[in-house]
Amino acid sequence: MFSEKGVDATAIEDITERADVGKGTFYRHFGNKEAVVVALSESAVSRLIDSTKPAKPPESLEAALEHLLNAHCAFYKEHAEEFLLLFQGRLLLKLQKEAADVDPSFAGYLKELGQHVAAFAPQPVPDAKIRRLAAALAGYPFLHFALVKPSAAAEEIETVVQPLRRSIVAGLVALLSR
Amino acid sequence: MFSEKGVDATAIEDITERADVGKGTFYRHFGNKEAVVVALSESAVSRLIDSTKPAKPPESLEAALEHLLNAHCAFYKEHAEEFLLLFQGRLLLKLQKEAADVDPSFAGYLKELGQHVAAFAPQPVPDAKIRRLAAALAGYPFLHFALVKPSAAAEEIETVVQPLRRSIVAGLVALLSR
DNA sequence: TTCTTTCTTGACTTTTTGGTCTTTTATGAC
DNA sequence: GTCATAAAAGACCAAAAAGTCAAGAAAGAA
Repeated sequence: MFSEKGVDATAIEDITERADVGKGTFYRHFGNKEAVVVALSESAVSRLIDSTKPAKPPESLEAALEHLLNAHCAFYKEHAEEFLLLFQGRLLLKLQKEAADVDPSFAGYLKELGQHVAAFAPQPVPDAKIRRLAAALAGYPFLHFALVKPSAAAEEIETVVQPLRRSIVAGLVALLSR
Repeated sequence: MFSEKGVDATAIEDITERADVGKGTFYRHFGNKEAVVVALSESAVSRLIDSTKPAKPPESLEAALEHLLNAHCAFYKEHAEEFLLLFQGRLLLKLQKEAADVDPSFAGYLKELGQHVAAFAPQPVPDAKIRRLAAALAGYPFLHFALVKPSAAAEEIETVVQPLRRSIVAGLVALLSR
């Protein structure tokens, strides 16, 4: 319902009606609507983090970044609504600004991203750069699926998307090693 | 206020208080909150459209697309909050799906985009492709400003962003002339 | 200045929503 | 089968938000 009509526009009664439970039951599980959002976000973030875990450790920063981009794209493909719920609204803007007030579940995600690239960075990567990496990872799937249909043939996808991904990786490498 | 705390979280009284007018005055101008959103969107869309008008007609589809990308990026840079208000939430998702229910002010924007590329297309471009062009234009600024700070030197921006823009243009050309 | 018309105000009513609490129903131990 | 404990339900209350309207202020014409 959150991705259908938005979090704020969804009333608790909407939720309990669709879930076919009484209101009391809802409040037995969640203190308020925000708690539901947090639970959903945590679940989505944890699955997103899981899906970024590489099968074998990457050889280079480029490989690590490419893997991250692909993982986010795959997650978007499978769970577009949840992805949007996460990165929706002002979060993308916040990520680019200095805003330090990202919610806790997201802080864990940023930390995880930091670990993906830490091995290849000469010195610890500052938080601001990790946030911009996150913004790029959030923005990439939109571009990706604007250029190629999810249903397109694998080869066609690669020919169109490879240059795009390469240029983003190159930009991120420049950002992270600057 | 909408971009500060979100549309739904903003009460009419919040608006009238900050505008320092009575509630009755508000309802003399707008039927409800949604009408304000529509008015703001229309204003933003019309300015965005204006800013996409090229000084001289482009020579090629590539040039036209590059111009559009740059214009959207510039608009985002100047009016990030409004840009986000427009493309926020589920619109990006809608653009990629078959969803035909975009609001009227946005329909005008899509039509305008169609005219930018019409001259270079062999046959009329289907709406679905225009929508994907719009999704790419909406997504691009996020990538752009993730890779380079708005305050960065012009040369640095170009070296990082040019490959990115090129690959997007190439992808869009493939999409539109397929 | 005075009268008419239009605009503005904010107290008031209504509607919606969040959150509570008692009653009822299910579960499981003995 | 009975009792104790936990869970579910939804009527209920309270707060907040939307929306109305009669009284007063401002503007303009004569």
